[in-house]
Amino acid sequence: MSQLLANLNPEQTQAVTLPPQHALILAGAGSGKTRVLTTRIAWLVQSGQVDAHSILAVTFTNKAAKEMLARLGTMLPISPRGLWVGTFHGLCNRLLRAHHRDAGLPQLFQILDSADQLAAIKRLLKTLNVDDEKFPPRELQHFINGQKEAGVRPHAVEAWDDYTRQRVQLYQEYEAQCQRESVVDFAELLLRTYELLERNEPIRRHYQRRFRHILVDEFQDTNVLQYRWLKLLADNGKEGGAALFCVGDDDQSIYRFRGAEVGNMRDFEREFRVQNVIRLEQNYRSRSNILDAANAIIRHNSDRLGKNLWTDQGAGEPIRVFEAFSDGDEARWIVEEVQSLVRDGHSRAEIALLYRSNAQSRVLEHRLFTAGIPYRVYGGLRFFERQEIKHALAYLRLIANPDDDTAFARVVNFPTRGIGARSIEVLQDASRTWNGSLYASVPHLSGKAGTSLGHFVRLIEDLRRETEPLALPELVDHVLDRSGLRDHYKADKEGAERLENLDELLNAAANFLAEQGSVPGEASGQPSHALLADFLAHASLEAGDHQADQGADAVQLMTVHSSKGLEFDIVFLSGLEEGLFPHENSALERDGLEEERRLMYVAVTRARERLYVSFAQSRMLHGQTRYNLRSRFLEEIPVELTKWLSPPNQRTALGGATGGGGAYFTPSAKPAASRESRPSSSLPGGLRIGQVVKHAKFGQGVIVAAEGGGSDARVQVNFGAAGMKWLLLAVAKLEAA
DNA sequence: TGAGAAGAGTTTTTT
DNA sequence: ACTCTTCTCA
Repeated sequence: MSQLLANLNPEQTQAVTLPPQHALILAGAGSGKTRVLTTRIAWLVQSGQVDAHSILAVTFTNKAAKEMLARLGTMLPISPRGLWVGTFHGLCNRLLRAHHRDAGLPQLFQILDSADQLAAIKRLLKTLNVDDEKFPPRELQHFINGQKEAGVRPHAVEAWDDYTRQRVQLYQEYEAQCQRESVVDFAELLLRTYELLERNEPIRRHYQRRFRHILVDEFQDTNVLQYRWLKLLADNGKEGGAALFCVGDDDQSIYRFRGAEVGNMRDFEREFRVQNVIRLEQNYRSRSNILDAANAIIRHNSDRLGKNLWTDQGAGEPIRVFEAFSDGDEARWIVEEVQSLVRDGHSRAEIALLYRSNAQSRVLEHRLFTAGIPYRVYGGLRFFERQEIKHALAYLRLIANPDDDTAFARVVNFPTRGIGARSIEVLQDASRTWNGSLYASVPHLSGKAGTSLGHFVRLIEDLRRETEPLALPELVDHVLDRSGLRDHYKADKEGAERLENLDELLNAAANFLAEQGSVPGEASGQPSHALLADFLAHASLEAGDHQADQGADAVQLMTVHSSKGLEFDIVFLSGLEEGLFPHENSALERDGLEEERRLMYVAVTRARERLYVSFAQSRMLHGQTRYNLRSRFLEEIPVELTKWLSPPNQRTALGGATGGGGAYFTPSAKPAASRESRPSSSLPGGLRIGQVVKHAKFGQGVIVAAEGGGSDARVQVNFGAAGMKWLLLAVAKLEAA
């Protein structure tokens, strides 16, 4: 017991040992949040207060759930297997499988990932003959998910205009299609579970009594429905309900665009009359120069719950600032710096290159590649999202559930077996007429389409029969052969990597079997097709790692968003420019700038020892050279914490969008790197593209483009926060700044 | 059926 | 500029 609490600071200890009451832990970056969460669980169990099975711990990502289980494994004498630790979606999946009948689902329901969902929506629009120009599938997907995440079913949507009414109609049709096909999307997992608990009193009471403690990680990222879900399980905070222990950081709330509702923190505090609000402000990660910069930046936000990070580990090095001529120039400098760091003995894996948007990785990758430096880019396709894996999974899904039309449509003609678009249309008509799935409608067809489709149905039936006695990995192996997928990729001269991935799928199946098999009483002895359904759910819920070779010592490249939760000795933060970071689109959103600033806060607090920030005077974006002002966030870092690395003659005198910013040098030499892209002839008044100018009303800006001549001469100026403007030179009074 | 043209979209992302 | 999707035609 005392061992558990050793090395915790007073606030951490207080949080871990709170009585069974609701609590809100405001855990700053690097303050030991995961440690507090896991130690709290271990302490509750070890002090004999509750049974391990009475604890529910919820995370957002599988990674976080796994990490928590792993840590608990080392802290508790019991196996953490039986604990209810998982993601919102994983736990909902578990509940829905257990109570599938009460939830109105078949036991072997399938889970649609986002791509599957989009395909299902496209198919729906086609079936209903809806113009997908008027109802773009992506937009409709967003609408449907938005409603579900707010807990709103079609009948409850408030639709005041025709367009919305039509979308609601499609939402309803989509639900019907999912139900017909026995598939459930991500948002549905949560909503269906919520409704199950809400409507079924015995089940609700059962879980309300069972869970005495509910712990939530990254609480600032919960959406409306997830909070309602928690409230329901905790019996709305009533006497006798579970104690809700929520850990989060409002300053690191960066997912509003996908529905996260940081207001849940305030609501929780109010609605549950939370008496225990504990701030974890001591940071164990970064030097104080870095923390001071982060604190200074985030102070510009209003509406915070309030926190100030500190450390006793010393000031460390200044924050290094570099101004480049162009994006290419910036990348070249970063790579040179990385090379010299590696020469000095720093490990590449401890160096991270962060950027606001994925498009920025290109230049960096190019330079790294040329320099022969190993690197790893986060993001992009994950294992279970790859084309060949999706194809294989579609066959498996048809075995588990032939009514899965999404899977059917995906592989009915892959590998090609002479089933063209015409046959599919005929089949879709039949499925409407007979009100059945595509698979079930095949016997109603005659003629050529009926013959070829009949062959396909027979293939699936054969597969189901042949795989019945097989163990999971052998089952997958058999399907890969019999479906023709293996042969197809063998014949493809670029299919070698895809073949490897298919083999990797076999490994995944074997691993899954091994893991499930070791849980006593759960999967062992299950018929192979039931285990197959579990494996498919696993594939949807946990799409796998983004990239392999994690062991390699490689420089880490990722967006600021994906860097959340990670830390590195050395961090390069590039592209600190108005329009890029903060992103221009954020100006259109309510409180968009504050979210961008939180993103900046997340970026800065990733660094342990050294932080580099850089920006470029010009940057290639969407095929055009843009001239950006440097980011206001740079201005928000106190100058005394910084050290400028670019030579004075390379710098512009911009005061950023917010003006101010003192000790900078005047511009002189014009950038060499971006010279090609600008016209050599100068504009009237000695102005040039890329020139910094001042306007009486809009303030400082950069000339981005020019048009016309003489009295018609116009220039486009990027004023940063004030926007992009076309100005007639004869009218606007522009001064060189 | 597959290759090549044409067109659209291009902030951030987990489940 | 580049990528991904859809269309068109042999």
